[in-house]
Amino acid sequence: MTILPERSAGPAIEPGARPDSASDLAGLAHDLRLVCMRVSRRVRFEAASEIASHQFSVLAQLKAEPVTLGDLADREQVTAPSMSRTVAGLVERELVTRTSDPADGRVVLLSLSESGWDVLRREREQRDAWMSARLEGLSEVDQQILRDATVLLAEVVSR
Amino acid sequence: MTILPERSAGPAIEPGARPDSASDLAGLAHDLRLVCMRVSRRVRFEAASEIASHQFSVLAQLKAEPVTLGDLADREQVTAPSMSRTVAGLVERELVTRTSDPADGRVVLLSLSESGWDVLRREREQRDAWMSARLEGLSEVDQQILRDATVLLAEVVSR
DNA sequence: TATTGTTATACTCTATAACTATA
DNA sequence: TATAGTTATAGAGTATAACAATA
Repeated sequence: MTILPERSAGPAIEPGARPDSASDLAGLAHDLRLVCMRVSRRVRFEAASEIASHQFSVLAQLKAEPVTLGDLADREQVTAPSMSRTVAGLVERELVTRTSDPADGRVVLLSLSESGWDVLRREREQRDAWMSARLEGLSEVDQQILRDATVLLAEVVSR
Repeated sequence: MTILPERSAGPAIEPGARPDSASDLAGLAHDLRLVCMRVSRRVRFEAASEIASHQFSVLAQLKAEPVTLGDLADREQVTAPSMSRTVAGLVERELVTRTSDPADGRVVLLSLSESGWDVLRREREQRDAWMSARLEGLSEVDQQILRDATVLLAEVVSR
Protein backbone atom coordinates (compact mmCIF):
# COMPACT_ATOMS: atom_id res chain seq x y z
CA MET A 1 0.00 0.00 0.00
CA THR A 2 1.34 3.35 -0.98
CA ILE A 3 1.00 6.10 1.57
CA LEU A 4 1.83 8.97 -0.72
CA PRO A 5 0.19 9.91 -4.02
CA GLU A 6 1.65 9.86 -7.53
CA ARG A 7 3.60 6.68 -7.82
CA SER A 8 6.32 6.56 -10.42
CA ALA A 9 5.46 3.18 -11.88
CA GLY A 10 3.19 3.41 -14.89
CA PRO A 11 2.08 6.41 -16.90
CA ALA A 12 -0.87 7.30 -14.70
CA ILE A 13 -0.47 10.15 -12.27
CA GLU A 14 -4.10 10.97 -11.82
CA PRO A 15 -5.67 10.13 -8.48
CA GLY A 16 -7.26 6.71 -8.49
CA ALA A 17 -4.92 5.42 -11.16
CA ARG A 18 -2.05 4.55 -8.84
CA PRO A 19 -0.65 1.04 -8.80
CA ASP A 20 -0.09 -0.57 -5.44
CA SER A 21 3.60 -1.35 -5.06
CA ALA A 22 5.29 -0.01 -1.96
CA SER A 23 7.28 -3.22 -1.99
CA ASP A 24 9.47 -2.26 -4.97
CA LEU A 25 12.45 0.04 -4.80
CA ALA A 26 10.97 2.56 -7.23
CA GLY A 27 7.93 2.92 -5.04
CA LEU A 28 10.07 3.47 -1.99
CA ALA A 29 12.18 6.00 -3.86
CA HIS A 30 9.09 7.95 -4.80
CA ASP A 31 7.45 7.94 -1.39
CA LEU A 32 10.65 8.67 0.46
CA ARG A 33 11.62 11.48 -1.87
CA LEU A 34 8.21 13.06 -1.57
CA VAL A 35 8.11 12.95 2.18
CA CYS A 36 11.61 14.38 2.44
CA MET A 37 10.64 17.23 0.15
CA ARG A 38 7.52 17.85 2.21
CA VAL A 39 9.58 18.10 5.36
CA SER A 40 11.94 20.48 3.62
CA ARG A 41 9.17 22.63 2.24
CA ARG A 42 7.33 22.90 5.51
CA VAL A 43 10.51 23.70 7.42
CA ARG A 44 11.30 26.48 4.99
CA PHE A 45 7.74 27.80 5.04
CA GLU A 46 6.93 27.42 8.71
CA ALA A 47 10.18 27.99 10.56
CA ALA A 48 10.09 31.78 10.45
CA SER A 49 13.32 33.10 9.02
CA GLU A 50 15.15 36.36 9.49
CA ILE A 51 17.16 35.86 6.32
CA ALA A 52 16.37 35.03 2.70
CA SER A 53 16.75 31.43 1.63
CA HIS A 54 19.64 31.96 -0.76
CA GLN A 55 21.49 34.05 1.80
CA PHE A 56 21.07 31.44 4.50
CA SER A 57 22.33 28.84 2.09
CA VAL A 58 25.50 30.83 1.56
CA LEU A 59 26.06 31.27 5.29
CA ALA A 60 25.69 27.52 5.72
CA GLN A 61 28.43 26.96 3.13
CA LEU A 62 30.83 29.00 5.22
CA LYS A 63 30.43 26.99 8.41
CA ALA A 64 33.37 24.68 7.94
CA GLU A 65 36.01 26.98 6.50
CA PRO A 66 36.56 30.12 4.42
CA VAL A 67 35.48 29.66 0.82
CA THR A 68 36.33 31.60 -2.33
CA LEU A 69 33.64 33.41 -4.26
CA GLY A 70 34.01 31.11 -7.23
CA ASP A 71 33.61 28.03 -5.08
CA LEU A 72 30.53 29.51 -3.47
CA ALA A 73 29.01 30.20 -6.87
CA ASP A 74 29.67 26.62 -7.94
CA ARG A 75 28.24 25.12 -4.78
CA GLU A 76 25.10 27.24 -4.95
CA GLN A 77 24.79 26.80 -8.70
CA VAL A 78 24.63 30.46 -9.53
CA THR A 79 26.95 32.59 -11.65
CA ALA A 80 29.89 34.47 -10.19
CA PRO A 81 28.29 37.90 -10.70
CA SER A 82 25.18 36.73 -8.92
CA MET A 83 27.13 35.35 -6.00
CA SER A 84 29.24 38.49 -5.92
CA ARG A 85 26.09 40.47 -5.37
CA THR A 86 24.63 38.14 -2.75
CA VAL A 87 27.91 38.19 -0.85
CA ALA A 88 28.08 41.97 -1.09
CA GLY A 89 24.73 42.12 0.69
CA LEU A 90 25.89 39.74 3.41
CA VAL A 91 29.12 41.70 3.87
CA GLU A 92 27.13 44.92 4.13
CA ARG A 93 24.95 43.32 6.81
CA GLU A 94 28.20 42.25 8.48
CA LEU A 95 27.27 38.57 8.43
CA VAL A 96 30.19 37.65 6.20
CA THR A 97 33.81 38.82 6.21
CA ARG A 98 35.93 39.34 3.11
CA THR A 99 39.67 38.66 3.24
CA SER A 100 42.31 38.47 0.55
CA ASP A 101 44.10 35.22 -0.14
CA PRO A 102 47.73 35.89 0.79
CA ALA A 103 48.84 33.36 -1.81
CA ASP A 104 46.83 34.79 -4.73
CA GLY A 105 45.80 38.41 -4.90
CA ARG A 106 42.88 37.69 -7.21
CA VAL A 107 41.11 35.42 -4.77
CA VAL A 108 38.61 36.61 -2.17
CA LEU A 109 38.11 34.42 0.88
CA LEU A 110 34.75 34.60 2.58
CA SER A 111 34.04 33.57 6.15
CA LEU A 112 31.33 33.92 8.76
CA SER A 113 31.38 36.83 11.18
CA GLU A 114 30.16 36.49 14.76
CA SER A 115 26.80 37.88 13.65
CA GLY A 116 26.78 35.38 10.82
CA TRP A 117 27.21 32.55 13.31
CA ASP A 118 24.41 34.01 15.41
CA VAL A 119 22.01 34.11 12.48
CA LEU A 120 22.93 30.59 11.50
CA ARG A 121 22.40 29.36 15.06
CA ARG A 122 19.01 31.04 15.47
CA GLU A 123 17.80 29.76 12.14
CA ARG A 124 18.89 26.26 12.96
CA GLU A 125 17.16 26.40 16.33
CA GLN A 126 13.89 27.49 14.75
CA ARG A 127 14.06 24.77 12.13
CA ASP A 128 14.91 22.12 14.68
CA ALA A 129 12.10 23.34 16.92
CA TRP A 130 9.63 22.81 14.10
CA MET A 131 10.90 19.28 13.53
CA SER A 132 10.98 18.48 17.23
CA ALA A 133 7.35 19.50 17.55
CA ARG A 134 6.49 17.02 14.81
CA LEU A 135 8.33 14.16 16.54
CA GLU A 136 6.92 14.92 19.97
CA GLY A 137 5.33 11.92 21.64
CA LEU A 138 6.76 9.32 19.28
CA SER A 139 7.30 5.90 20.85
CA GLU A 140 10.81 4.61 21.48
CA VAL A 141 10.34 2.01 18.78
CA ASP A 142 9.30 4.59 16.22
CA GLN A 143 12.13 6.87 17.26
CA GLN A 144 14.57 4.07 16.66
CA ILE A 145 13.14 3.42 13.21
CA LEU A 146 13.67 7.06 12.31
CA ARG A 147 17.16 7.02 13.77
CA ASP A 148 18.13 4.02 11.70
CA ALA A 149 16.55 5.56 8.64
CA THR A 150 18.43 8.80 9.18
CA VAL A 151 21.73 6.94 9.17
CA LEU A 152 20.75 5.10 6.00
CA LEU A 153 19.53 8.23 4.27
CA ALA A 154 22.69 10.12 5.12
CA GLU A 155 24.70 7.31 3.56
CA VAL A 156 22.76 7.00 0.36
CA VAL A 157 22.50 10.74 -0.18
CA SER A 158 26.28 10.98 0.01
CA ARG A 159 26.55 8.71 -3.01
CA MET B 1 26.90 9.07 17.88
CA THR B 2 25.67 11.83 15.66
CA ILE B 3 26.02 11.30 11.96
CA LEU B 4 25.25 14.81 10.87
CA PRO B 5 26.93 18.05 11.95
CA GLU B 6 25.51 20.94 13.96
CA ARG B 7 23.51 19.41 16.73
CA SER B 8 20.80 21.55 18.20
CA ALA B 9 21.55 20.83 21.86
CA GLY B 10 23.81 23.41 23.40
CA PRO B 11 25.04 26.73 22.10
CA ALA B 12 27.96 25.39 20.10
CA ILE B 13 27.60 25.06 16.37
CA GLU B 14 31.26 25.05 15.48
CA PRO B 15 32.78 21.78 14.30
CA GLY B 16 34.33 19.86 17.13
CA ALA B 17 32.04 21.39 19.74
CA ARG B 18 29.11 19.05 19.22
CA PRO B 19 27.72 17.02 22.08
CA ASP B 20 27.10 13.35 21.50
CA SER B 21 23.39 12.66 21.87
CA ALA B 22 21.68 10.86 19.01
CA SER B 23 19.58 9.18 21.65
CA ASP B 24 17.48 12.24 22.48
CA LEU B 25 14.53 13.45 20.43
CA ALA B 26 16.06 16.86 19.72
CA GLY B 27 19.08 15.18 18.22
CA LEU B 28 16.93 12.99 16.05
CA ALA B 29 14.89 15.99 14.97
CA HIS B 30 18.02 17.80 13.90
CA ASP B 31 19.63 14.93 12.04
CA LEU B 32 16.42 13.86 10.36
CA ARG B 33 15.52 17.39 9.31
CA LEU B 34 18.98 17.95 7.88
CA VAL B 35 19.05 14.76 5.87
CA CYS B 36 15.56 15.43 4.51
CA MET B 37 16.61 18.89 3.43
CA ARG B 38 19.71 17.48 1.79
CA VAL B 39 17.63 15.03 -0.18
CA SER B 40 15.32 17.84 -1.22
CA ARG B 41 18.15 20.15 -2.21
CA ARG B 42 19.97 17.53 -4.24
CA VAL B 43 16.79 16.46 -5.99
CA ARG B 44 16.04 20.04 -6.96
CA PHE B 45 19.62 20.67 -8.06
CA GLU B 46 20.41 17.41 -9.78
CA ALA B 47 17.15 16.23 -11.32
CA ALA B 48 17.32 18.45 -14.40
CA SER B 49 14.14 20.43 -14.74
CA GLU B 50 12.35 21.88 -17.74
CA ILE B 51 10.38 24.27 -15.58
CA ALA B 52 11.17 26.81 -12.88
CA SER B 53 10.74 25.73 -9.30
CA HIS B 54 7.86 28.06 -8.44
CA GLN B 55 6.04 27.11 -11.64
CA PHE B 56 6.40 23.42 -10.95
CA SER B 57 5.11 23.98 -7.46
CA VAL B 58 1.96 25.56 -8.87
CA LEU B 59 1.40 22.71 -11.29
CA ALA B 60 1.70 20.27 -8.40
CA GLN B 61 -1.03 22.16 -6.54
CA LEU B 62 -3.41 21.58 -9.42
CA LYS B 63 -3.07 17.81 -9.50
CA ALA B 64 -6.04 16.95 -7.36
CA GLU B 65 -8.64 19.46 -8.49
CA PRO B 66 -9.12 22.93 -9.98
CA VAL B 67 -8.02 25.68 -7.60
CA THR B 68 -8.81 29.38 -7.48
CA LEU B 69 -6.08 31.94 -7.90
CA GLY B 70 -6.49 33.16 -4.34
CA ASP B 71 -6.16 29.67 -2.93
CA LEU B 72 -3.07 29.10 -5.03
CA ALA B 73 -1.51 32.28 -3.71
CA ASP B 74 -2.23 31.21 -0.13
CA ARG B 75 -0.85 27.73 -0.62
CA GLU B 76 2.33 28.99 -2.25
CA GLN B 77 2.64 31.86 0.21
CA VAL B 78 2.90 34.58 -2.37
CA THR B 79 0.63 37.56 -3.03
CA ALA B 80 -2.26 37.41 -5.45
CA PRO B 81 -0.59 39.70 -8.01
CA SER B 82 2.51 37.54 -7.96
CA MET B 83 0.51 34.37 -8.45
CA SER B 84 -1.55 36.06 -11.13
CA ARG B 85 1.61 36.65 -13.09
CA THR B 86 3.01 33.17 -12.55
CA VAL B 87 -0.28 31.67 -13.68
CA ALA B 88 -0.38 33.96 -16.71
CA GLY B 89 2.97 32.51 -17.78
CA LEU B 90 1.75 28.95 -17.32
CA VAL B 91 -1.45 29.69 -19.24
CA GLU B 92 0.58 31.24 -22.05
CA ARG B 93 2.72 28.10 -22.17
CA GLU B 94 -0.55 26.14 -22.23
CA LEU B 95 0.33 24.14 -19.13
CA VAL B 96 -2.60 25.53 -17.18
CA THR B 97 -6.20 26.22 -18.19
CA ARG B 98 -8.30 29.11 -16.93
CA THR B 99 -12.06 28.70 -16.51
CA SER B 100 -14.68 30.85 -14.89
CA ASP B 101 -16.53 29.68 -11.83
CA PRO B 102 -20.16 29.31 -12.98
CA ALA B 103 -21.32 30.15 -9.46
CA ASP B 104 -19.27 33.33 -9.05
CA GLY B 105 -18.13 35.42 -11.98
CA ARG B 106 -15.24 36.93 -10.07
CA VAL B 107 -13.54 33.63 -9.42
CA VAL B 108 -11.03 32.06 -11.79
CA LEU B 109 -10.58 28.31 -11.64
CA LEU B 110 -7.21 26.91 -12.69
CA SER B 111 -6.54 23.37 -13.78
CA LEU B 112 -3.83 21.35 -15.50
CA SER B 113 -3.86 20.95 -19.26
CA GLU B 114 -2.66 17.77 -20.94
CA SER B 115 0.73 19.42 -21.46
CA GLY B 116 0.72 20.38 -17.81
CA TRP B 117 0.21 16.77 -16.82
CA ASP B 118 3.04 15.78 -19.17
CA VAL B 119 5.45 18.24 -17.60
CA LEU B 120 4.47 17.12 -14.13
CA ARG B 121 4.96 13.49 -15.08
CA ARG B 122 8.36 14.01 -16.67
CA GLU B 123 9.56 16.07 -13.75
CA ARG B 124 8.39 13.45 -11.30
CA GLU B 125 10.11 10.70 -13.27
CA GLN B 126 13.42 12.56 -13.27
CA ARG B 127 13.22 13.22 -9.56
CA ASP B 128 12.28 9.66 -8.79
CA ALA B 129 15.09 8.43 -11.01
CA TRP B 130 17.57 10.42 -8.97
CA MET B 131 16.24 8.96 -5.74
CA SER B 132 16.11 5.43 -7.14
CA ALA B 133 19.74 5.67 -8.13
CA ARG B 134 20.61 6.54 -4.54
CA LEU B 135 18.69 3.56 -3.15
CA GLU B 136 20.08 1.11 -5.67
CA GLY B 137 21.58 -1.99 -4.09
CA LEU B 138 20.12 -1.45 -0.65
CA SER B 139 19.50 -4.64 1.30
CA GLU B 140 15.96 -5.82 1.99
CA VAL B 141 16.41 -5.04 5.66
CA ASP B 142 17.55 -1.51 4.95
CA GLN B 143 14.73 -1.04 2.46
CA GLN B 144 12.24 -2.05 5.11
CA ILE B 145 13.71 0.42 7.58
CA LEU B 146 13.27 3.20 5.05
CA ARG B 147 9.76 2.04 4.22
CA ASP B 148 8.73 2.10 7.86
CA ALA B 149 10.39 5.48 8.32
CA THR B 150 8.57 6.87 5.30
CA VAL B 151 5.24 5.92 6.81
CA LEU B 152 6.19 7.48 10.13
CA LEU B 153 7.50 10.65 8.51
CA ALA B 154 4.37 11.04 6.45
CA GLU B 155 2.33 10.81 9.61
CA VAL B 156 4.29 13.26 11.69
CA VAL B 157 4.63 15.78 8.88
CA SER B 158 0.87 15.82 8.55
CA ARG B 159 0.56 17.06 12.11
C1' DT C 1 47.31 35.06 -22.17
C1' DA C 2 44.41 32.85 -18.56
C1' DT C 3 41.98 33.36 -14.26
C1' DT C 4 39.33 35.65 -10.39
C1' DG C 5 36.20 38.70 -9.36
C1' DT C 6 33.34 43.04 -10.21
C1' DT C 7 30.48 46.30 -12.86
C1' DA C 8 26.85 47.20 -16.64
C1' DT C 9 22.56 45.94 -18.28
C1' DA C 10 18.40 43.26 -18.92
C1' DC C 11 14.91 39.88 -17.47
C1' DT C 12 12.13 37.47 -14.00
C1' DC C 13 9.79 36.98 -9.48
C1' DT C 14 8.02 39.32 -5.84
C1' DA C 15 5.66 43.06 -3.29
C1' DT C 16 2.43 47.16 -2.41
C1' DA C 17 -0.92 50.25 -4.32
C1' DA C 18 -4.46 51.29 -7.47
C1' DC C 19 -7.94 49.62 -10.55
C1' DT C 20 -11.87 46.60 -12.76
C1' DA C 21 -15.53 43.41 -12.47
C1' DT C 22 -18.75 40.92 -9.82
C1' DA C 23 -21.48 39.90 -5.51
C1' DT D 1 -19.64 48.16 0.19
C1' DA D 2 -16.84 43.93 0.02
C1' DT D 3 -14.38 40.45 -2.61
C1' DA D 4 -11.58 38.19 -6.60
C1' DG D 5 -8.48 39.16 -9.64
C1' DT D 6 -5.55 42.20 -12.72
C1' DT D 7 -2.55 46.06 -13.94
C1' DA D 8 1.09 49.65 -12.56
C1' DT D 9 5.30 50.31 -10.53
C1' DA D 10 9.31 49.32 -7.81
C1' DG D 11 12.74 46.33 -5.43
C1' DA D 12 15.57 42.04 -5.39
C1' DG D 13 18.02 37.93 -7.54
C1' DT D 14 19.90 36.13 -11.50
C1' DA D 15 21.97 35.96 -16.19
C1' DT D 16 25.22 37.35 -20.03
C1' DA D 17 28.66 40.57 -21.57
C1' DA D 18 32.30 43.64 -20.72
C1' DC D 19 35.85 45.16 -17.62
C1' DA D 20 39.79 45.30 -13.91
C1' DA D 21 43.31 43.17 -11.39
C1' DT D 22 46.43 39.48 -10.75
C1' DA D 23 48.96 35.20 -12.13
